[in-house]
Amino acid sequence: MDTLKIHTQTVTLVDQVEDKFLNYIKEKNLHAGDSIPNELELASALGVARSVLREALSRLKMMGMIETRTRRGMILTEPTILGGMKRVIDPRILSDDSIFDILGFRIALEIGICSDIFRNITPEDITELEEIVKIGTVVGNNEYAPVSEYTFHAKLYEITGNKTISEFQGIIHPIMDFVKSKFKGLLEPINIEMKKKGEIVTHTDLLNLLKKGDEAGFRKAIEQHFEVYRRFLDSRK
Amino acid sequence: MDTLKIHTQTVTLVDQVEDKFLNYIKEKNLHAGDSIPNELELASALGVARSVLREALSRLKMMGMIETRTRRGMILTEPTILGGMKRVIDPRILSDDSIFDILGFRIALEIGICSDIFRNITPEDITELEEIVKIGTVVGNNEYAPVSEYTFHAKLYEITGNKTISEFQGIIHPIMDFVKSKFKGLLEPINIEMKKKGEIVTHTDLLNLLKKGDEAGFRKAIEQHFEVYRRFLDSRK
DNA sequence: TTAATCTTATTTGTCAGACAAAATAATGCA
DNA sequence: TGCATTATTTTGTCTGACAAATAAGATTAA
Repeated sequence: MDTLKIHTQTVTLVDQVEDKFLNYIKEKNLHAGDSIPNELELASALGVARSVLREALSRLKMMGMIETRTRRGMILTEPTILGGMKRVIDPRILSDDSIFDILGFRIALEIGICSDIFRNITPEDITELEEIVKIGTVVGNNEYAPVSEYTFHAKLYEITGNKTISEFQGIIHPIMDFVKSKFKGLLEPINIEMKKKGEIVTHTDLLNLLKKGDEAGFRKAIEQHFEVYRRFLDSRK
Repeated sequence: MDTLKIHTQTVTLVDQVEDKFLNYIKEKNLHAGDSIPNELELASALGVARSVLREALSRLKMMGMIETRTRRGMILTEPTILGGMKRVIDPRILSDDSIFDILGFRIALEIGICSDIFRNITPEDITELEEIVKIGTVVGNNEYAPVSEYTFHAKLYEITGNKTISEFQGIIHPIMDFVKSKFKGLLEPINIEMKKKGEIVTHTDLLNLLKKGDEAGFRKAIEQHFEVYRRFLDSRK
């Protein structure tokens, strides 16, 4: 009956040390800026070799939780929540399913920030968006020049004032480009179809709604702006 | 003039190896399931000691990108996009600012998934939600018993059919609990005030709107459901 | 011939020790 | 006291070793 273990989850010493260390700082109530014992002390306190400890610490360094300087020892730093994500968010690494999930995630988030945008937007933001739209040339069916496409949406995220949301958009962006180019053949017919029916929502349309202060209209427009991806995602199920 | 470097961004060998390895699998177009050379080969190919290579690989193992079994070598696995996040999402590790960002992130996302919910919801989902609401006892001002609170919202995320979104909610949840308990003194007055004015939206209210198929009403209600946190976040700026 | 068992070889996981480089602390000198 | 030099500490990197697990091959039994 002990053949139930599915994944032979061999918990290595490194895994345990990583866990123990995280518990250690939680229990000791240590925060960013606090210094922690040097490697030799930590290793002997945990009863492991320095190499094992270093493998565990290496993980936390990747997450931006630890900063080291020679001789000055190690100090805790505020981890970047999305730091790990940055490494693996790459179309060449992820499966299509994951990519579609991320696409859906991003669309939902951008719809969800509408009320934040209207709560925080300033006249300066509007003029900045006007500049961005002015520069942005439409290069195809519902397709903007890449730079403008990115800056327009990045600006929307920025208006929320939420750094994590902004960072998320930055990390996710390559995925959007990838989907656009890889599935161009599938997206274009949808765009053309929508254009024929006059269903396309441009950045200019969005900006006008922002200027008018029409939150409900803006939200509907944003949803419509992503409608091509919605239909694409639905077609992939 | 070369004192401009702010962060003494000492790029260690481990950092470089991590980068090189990621580029390696991208260029070779390797995917989950593919096997990769053993440690000795990789180390010598990269011109570094095994310990350095292992520190880099350890990071990728944490992200779920690599799985190892003795003698069978290493194989690539589909990374869990949020795997790294899981480690650091802890109120005892993050600063208040980060926590508030995450709170805002979560609220935006839940508002954003409204259309996904209405697109995918089934009668079975409705009955399941009814069960959850039935079990959930209101324990205070706009406060549900923790289990019901969690399962109700988790179910909403699940309905989207987007695994990444669901996983995100699971990871974020401890933050919600933390905010509720740590800032109880600030949240309760807002809740009482809202209750007095009849502005509270309960899970039952949300469920009824779902049953009616009233998407616009549901979205408004969800926003209202989170209004207490909105006001709280605004008060912290 | 086939099945079960034993042996071998390979690969990861862990340990120990060493040295270089960098940066701080301590010391000596003007 | 202020500056230059030296010593010391700590991380970063390398080398080499062995244990444990297990796949593959060899051997034996039915």
